[in-house]
Amino acid sequence: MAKIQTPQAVRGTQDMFGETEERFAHVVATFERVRRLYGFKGLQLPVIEPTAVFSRSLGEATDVVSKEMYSFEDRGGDSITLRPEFTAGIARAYLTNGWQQFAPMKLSVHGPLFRYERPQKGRYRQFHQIDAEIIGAAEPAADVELLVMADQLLKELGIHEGVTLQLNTLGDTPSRDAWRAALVGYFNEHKGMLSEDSLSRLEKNPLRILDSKDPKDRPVADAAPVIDDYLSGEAQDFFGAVTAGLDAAGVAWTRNAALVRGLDYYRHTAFEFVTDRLGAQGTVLGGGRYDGLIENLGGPATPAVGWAAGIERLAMLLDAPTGREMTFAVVADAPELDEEAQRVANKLRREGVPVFRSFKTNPKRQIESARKANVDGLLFIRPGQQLHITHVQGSPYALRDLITKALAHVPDGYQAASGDGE
RNA sequence: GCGACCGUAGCUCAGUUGGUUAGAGCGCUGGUUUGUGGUACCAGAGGUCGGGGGUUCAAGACCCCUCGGUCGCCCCA
Repeated sequence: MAKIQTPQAVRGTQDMFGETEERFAHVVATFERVRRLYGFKGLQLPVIEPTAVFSRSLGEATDVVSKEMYSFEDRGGDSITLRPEFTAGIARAYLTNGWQQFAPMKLSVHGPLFRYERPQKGRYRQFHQIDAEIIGAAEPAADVELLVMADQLLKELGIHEGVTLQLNTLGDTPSRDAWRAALVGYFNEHKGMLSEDSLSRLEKNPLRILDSKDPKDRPVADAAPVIDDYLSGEAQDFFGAVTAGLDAAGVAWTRNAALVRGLDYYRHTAFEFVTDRLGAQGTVLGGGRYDGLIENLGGPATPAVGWAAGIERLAMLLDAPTGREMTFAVVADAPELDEEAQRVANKLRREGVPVFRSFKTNPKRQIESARKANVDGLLFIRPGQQLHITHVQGSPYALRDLITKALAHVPDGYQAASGDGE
């Protein structure tokens, strides 16, 4: 018989367990709590969408669409894509379900996204995001609310230290187009001073040259035309209202005139919460206004704003591993007491008390596995319906509370013997 | 798509300038021992050294390819 080759996990995917999983779950739980505080409704969406959902909204020329999507033909011959981001799918759902009737709508989602990229720190092929969107609100107050919520989320996660909000405006469509034309003209005049990467960006996404990391590009990029000179009156007013709202809410921000977003659909507000603690991945949460997107999907002109944050990135920034629930094990002090111990354990669990039980029958082995399971205390079942409590680790005070609560639920007839372990 | 470093038992790693039957700790299994209980000790299982090809009398160690991992570029959350 040939040896069976164990299949490997797909590149760029993760099997999360232990502390990694706890951190991940903590981020999601915190997001779920905070988004409710702001009245954002939950949403569950398909992981697969027609390819057109993304190619039309993100822009054919973007890296995401042109070379990073997991697209395939299904058995019926339709082109299907594993979602590389949330916004486009949300916009599609908004249109196909006729949610215009609920506008303005505040929505939140979280789940896996897929992008075929080279894995590295904070970047995976299957990664996860939390996402919040407001669809159908053209007012700057919507942008402000999203940013205030993001700010509170980061604070509640305890990672706002060292994370700064960078803010910019891309202007309305006429402003953006005029600025873009000026940039292209300017960069073409200085082609000779640009890096190779930036020359190709000039063709595909000239705005990107502005935040190039290549030192060669910096002098040219730093002297490039600035959006402020091309902003219409309305665009200026809009941006002013957003910054005023943030100031009123006490959210710290800094202007970064070179901040542009990677996807084509953004207008007006663009923002990123950035950190230097994630290696090459500086952005922890990013988003902006995308008033043109829904039209690109064949819908009516609909204003919208939103942001997304990488759960893995947030999880890596959490400092202390999240606390765990205190627990103890019920141990049979002799093999023949095992059934008795099981009865007590089951009673406690039905009353909502978390209890560890070993699968072994040997008392010594039971203690060993209980310690391995990281319990805080041991509750021994002894002949004559006697109970004995031993403290293993953690706060003895908290353990006493836990045991007291547990004893209130123990089957009738049991007596606790004195003894506090060590 | 490009670049750098890395890939030895379940885990963390040793393995001298290529040379006899590939090692340790932890973990796992079994046993002995132990103060009402995180002990110590003994034994055992477990590796075709990521995979394939090549150089050599001889390769885990050298070369090539390939697959993974890590980090960076690009891009992005």
